[in-house]
Amino acid sequence: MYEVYFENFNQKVPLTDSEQAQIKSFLSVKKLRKKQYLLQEGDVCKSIAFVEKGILRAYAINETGTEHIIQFALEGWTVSDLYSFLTGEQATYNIDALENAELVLISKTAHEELLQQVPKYETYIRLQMTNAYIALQKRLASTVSLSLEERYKIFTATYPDLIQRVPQHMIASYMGLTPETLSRIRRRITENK
Amino acid sequence: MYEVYFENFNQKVPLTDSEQAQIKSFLSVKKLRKKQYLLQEGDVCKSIAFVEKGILRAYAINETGTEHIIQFALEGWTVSDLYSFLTGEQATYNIDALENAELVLISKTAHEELLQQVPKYETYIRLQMTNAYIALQKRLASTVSLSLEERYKIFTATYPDLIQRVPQHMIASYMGLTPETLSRIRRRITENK
DNA sequence: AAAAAGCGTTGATTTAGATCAATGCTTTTT
DNA sequence: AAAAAGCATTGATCTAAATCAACGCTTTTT
Repeated sequence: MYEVYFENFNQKVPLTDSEQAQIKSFLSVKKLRKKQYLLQEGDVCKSIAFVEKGILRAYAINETGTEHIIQFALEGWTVSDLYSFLTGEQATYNIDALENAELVLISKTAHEELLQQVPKYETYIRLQMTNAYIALQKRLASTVSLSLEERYKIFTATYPDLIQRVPQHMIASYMGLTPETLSRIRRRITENK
Repeated sequence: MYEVYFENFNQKVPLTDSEQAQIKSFLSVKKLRKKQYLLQEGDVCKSIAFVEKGILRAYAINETGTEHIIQFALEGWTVSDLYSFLTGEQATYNIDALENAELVLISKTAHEELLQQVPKYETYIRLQMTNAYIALQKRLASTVSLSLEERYKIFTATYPDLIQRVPQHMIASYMGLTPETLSRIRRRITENK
């Protein structure tokens, strides 16, 4: 149940068996069926979810009722409304499952206890946050300075799994485009080569 | 010279005098004149800069030669090409001073030593990365789901200092707009109230 | 097994923002 | 003190992407 989580953890910060057992005692697991919510806008985000299996997505809904996908999370990734999790404010987005999923959950109290008690947990979180920040920064930089063709090419190269497993109109939403526009971009790409 | 840095640090993680002295021994200061570079595309980013005074900006230049501002950093903020800093790869953007600036620099070795030797430094970095990630996520969410009017209003409310101290066409660049468009948005806002 | 919903594509039209161009004003350079 | 560069604004035009609409195809629901 915790295989992917600890594989990921050990890769970033190697753990002894006893440390691993200690950390495990703070975690719980959850299964989510396709289309089920992990979090709904307005709720307080009670835990960070690590994806063992499946795909989740975080999305916001604007005034006009349009969904905008903020983030995908597949195996080995983490998802939450971090701001809500840390502050206790209401979440501003929704998180649900695009495939049946298995999650490792870290509750707020577990997170805080682990930070206190297990120095390597803090290191793990630091590295995770750093990577997440860098990834987001790259995404932002590509949004602002590349053509749509380029952005889509980079996206497919970076996340080939998502292209396989997520419907195209959700990729469009993630990129801030309409499905029609993405369809046309794909055509332009295939035609020019 | 280190007042703002330690004020910021203590606010996140309170330090004893001796811890503070220990940390200080790893830091250095640097003054930068307006328009001087801290980092140029292609260089390796050798240090993280904490802004004591002044404003810096990070920006990328695309194929067609257009500048795109990725980030501003004013007093209390930190700036670097983090990816380059951590991996030793060439930087993909430029950082320069918009006003004469005073910086606290943390070199790569200093950073690594501090992470090893001073647990509170790791906590500080963890919190800093977390905040940076959340801020970036909010920025991205607002890009994707709000109107330009809304985004500009939020920007002015969030960073009133920047509006005062940074030319408008740079704000436009940061928002991914042309100066003309931002000018028209501002007019629309003032007319409708 | 039939009906409904979801998905990707294509075409026609509209529109928001970019681009091109010019002007007045302020700041910097010489 | 004069010249040049930088800046914000406005107007006219162009264009890339959104919107509106329709169609076949597949998957899900009933």
